[in-house]
Amino acid sequence: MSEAVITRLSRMARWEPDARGRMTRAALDLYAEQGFEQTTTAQIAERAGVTERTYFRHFADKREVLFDGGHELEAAVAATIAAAPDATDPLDVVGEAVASAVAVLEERREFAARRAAVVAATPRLQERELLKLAGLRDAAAAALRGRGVPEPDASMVAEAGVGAFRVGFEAWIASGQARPVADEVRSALAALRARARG
Amino acid sequence: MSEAVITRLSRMARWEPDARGRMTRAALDLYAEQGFEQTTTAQIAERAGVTERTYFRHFADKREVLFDGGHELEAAVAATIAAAPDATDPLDVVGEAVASAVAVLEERREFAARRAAVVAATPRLQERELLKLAGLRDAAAAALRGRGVPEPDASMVAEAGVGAFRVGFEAWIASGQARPVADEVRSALAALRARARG
DNA sequence: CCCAGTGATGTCAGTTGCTGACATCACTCA
DNA sequence: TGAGTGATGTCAGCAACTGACATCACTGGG
Repeated sequence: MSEAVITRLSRMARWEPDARGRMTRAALDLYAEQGFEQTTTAQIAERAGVTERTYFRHFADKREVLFDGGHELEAAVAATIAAAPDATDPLDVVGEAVASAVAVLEERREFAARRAAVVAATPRLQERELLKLAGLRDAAAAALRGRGVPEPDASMVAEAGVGAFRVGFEAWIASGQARPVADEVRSALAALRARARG
Repeated sequence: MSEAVITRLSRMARWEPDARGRMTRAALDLYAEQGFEQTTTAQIAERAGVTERTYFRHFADKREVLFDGGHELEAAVAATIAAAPDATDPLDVVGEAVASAVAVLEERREFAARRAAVVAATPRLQERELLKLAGLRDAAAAALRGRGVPEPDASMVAEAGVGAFRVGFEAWIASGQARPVADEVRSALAALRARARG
């Protein structure tokens, strides 16, 4: 290979736009094709046209590439909870905040479904997902306390809300996205309400 | 060092009883002393008087050493749920199963508290703990379905029960183990019940 | 009493995830 | 046009794991 070609290729690779997006797509594709454990970060970097070092500058570890933007979700839910009218039932506040947040996944149906399949097949990715959900749960609980809900009520209502998020999302995926996600979430929470009346 | 001494030492190290227990104590001590990330598996093995390879024969990874016996807990909860009298309220079934399971921690108060502190300070250990709780949740949901509870009710009731487990345990630790853990768990679940009545 | 079998351990080499230090490149703006 | 800035590349190195093979302690039958 001539030096000119090498120079040209390296220039393209260096500043091609959307390196993050390329890495995310490369990772999801590779994880789906050959499994998470069988994929190396070097492979992801190569397919995205960057070096391994660049990958680790964008993402903390091999898993984090599938969990970008989790912080925005958390902030959105907390803000929605905080902005709800006073005297609204806390369980409804959390339920609606979660339902509206999960609805944004509807715009990326295909991506969300592929990602969910990979996560479901990989314990180490489930761990990370659970940690993100725990962050969401803590943010929700803090927002509820900010509304005057005491403990342990705030924590338990937050647990229920995030639980509905998870159960509703899984039902949405399992059903081939038949009903809107938000409805699945509301159904899950309604079921708990009914059971809690015992 | 003479060859005789080497032989004697290696004999002691090789078959000294309770290698697992020694490794667990060594790991918890080191994690508490200098932090999880600053501790190497080689240090744990050395303090326990074994090689690193032996450590990895007993525990799948650096974290698993603090999560031994999680499977027994899971099985106990599932069995208790399955054995509950028919027609008992599902939320009560899960709540009591979890309350009785968590009570065994009372026998190891000190260990439980030290372990909880280390986990609370280490995101990577929290991930593993959340994965174990997810396993408990799934086992509880499956046991409920075995009792005829349909979805999404079974999953949501299981979420609530495991949520009460977590919230109750945290309250128990935070309060310096003032009240029995089981009572903390029951209080958490009662709070959710009250809030669900809206 | 000995010896083959079994299971736990030790040794060693190798891969992969991840990090720090430093150089290089494309683009910006004075 | 040249210094500054931010993203990238290069390289060396540590720590978490894993597979293959040797070795040791204990067991049971002969």
